[in-house]
Amino acid sequence: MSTAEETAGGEVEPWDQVTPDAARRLLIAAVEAFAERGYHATTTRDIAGRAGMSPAALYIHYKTKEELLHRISRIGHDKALDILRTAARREGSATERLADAVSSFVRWHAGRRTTARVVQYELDALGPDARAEILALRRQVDAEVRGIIQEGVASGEFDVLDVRGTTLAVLSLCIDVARWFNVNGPRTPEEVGALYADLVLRMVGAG
Amino acid sequence: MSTAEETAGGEVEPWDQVTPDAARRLLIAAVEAFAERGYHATTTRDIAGRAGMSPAALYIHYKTKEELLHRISRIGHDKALDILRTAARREGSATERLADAVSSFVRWHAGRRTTARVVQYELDALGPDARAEILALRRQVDAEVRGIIQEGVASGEFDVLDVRGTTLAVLSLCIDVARWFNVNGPRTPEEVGALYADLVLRMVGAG
DNA sequence: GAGGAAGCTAAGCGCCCGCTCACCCTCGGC
DNA sequence: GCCGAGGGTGAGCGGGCGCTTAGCTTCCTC
Repeated sequence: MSTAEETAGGEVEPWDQVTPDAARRLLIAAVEAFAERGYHATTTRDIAGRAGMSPAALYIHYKTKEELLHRISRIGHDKALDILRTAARREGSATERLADAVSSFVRWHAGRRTTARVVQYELDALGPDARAEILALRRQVDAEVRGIIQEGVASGEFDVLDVRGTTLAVLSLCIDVARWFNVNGPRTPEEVGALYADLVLRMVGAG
Repeated sequence: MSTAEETAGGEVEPWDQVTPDAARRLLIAAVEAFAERGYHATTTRDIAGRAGMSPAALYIHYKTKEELLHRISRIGHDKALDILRTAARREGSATERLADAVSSFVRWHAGRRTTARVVQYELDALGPDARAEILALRRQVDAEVRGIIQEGVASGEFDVLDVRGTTLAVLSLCIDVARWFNVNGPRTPEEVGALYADLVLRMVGAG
């Protein structure tokens, strides 16, 4: 529920806010396991094992396996929203802010691929209440990007017919990076971020 | 293994090629279940139940649950490749062919969303051999789109710096439609296809 | 109308799942 | 030096999983 952000940058591991130490280790183990195999294919024994603990230890810190996913999803969405808000609210033209938003959002999806994969693709495994909470955050994510595009259209920087549809496409493009990005592949997160920022500016008819 | 295509159009339900009738009903039931809940969260009892049969009936037609996914994935990828090939090999400029490829590929991902979702997002659940077979098809899909973009660059229609990266982004954009498209949402598959064709032409600097 | 393949079911096997419980350390406070 | 709280374990429960098996029906063939 806390949205506190200690530093202005974005390079803090978001798991640092989780205490005690054992709970954090379990959470990180769960992120890795969920990202590799998917939520349903991951066993609580696997998560506990990765954290160097017995299966029962998990239930001291979390009520259920689903609570782990919920916590991960919440922290990840908070971080994603924070990245976009930072880009949207800096000074500069809509063009600059959209490029910044896309490149930093993409860098996060590529560089923190394991986390992003869980956050973006395991939503369906959450129960109704948790899913509703996360979906509200996603609407804020959408609004943030739509805001920049709308301002660019208003200022005449952008040429966009369907603002909602284009927003959807831009976010979709960024999010899908978590599906295909390969850490051992030929591109760095920075390179993909720069490429995507250029592609998105073309999509909105900037420059 | 057969790649025969009876009609020139693209409106045949691809499951029609599956016989006998009971095997097809099971396959369709599996597609629906996998799309709704994911492969690992789907039980063989659920699949059989949707097809109106007992759990054991599944194993008369398929050796394992994984074989069902393999068959679905194979048929789906054959269909996707067929759609792109048809667009790539028609007559017309690179601009026309790319727009055609994107709009028909997107229409399929939106209109046959259940199938596309399984095909695109449950790949990890396949064993090594089946996955390798499907990945080979995906490389062909990539090559088909890359070919059109390359021809557009050669003819001077397109202005693209990174052909491979742009190809990846175009395909990623289309594929992700299967994740977010909502049948009860405000857009028809045709509308999304048209919007996306326009966005992709902008991405490659056409027109 | 006997024989046999094909298609299906009821019952259930063996396994592993999420999760619990009884118990055991470790360590700060008095 | 005893106590209680917090963090941990080994063993295991109840249940649902993927899959198998024995046996039944249907229907085609001659």
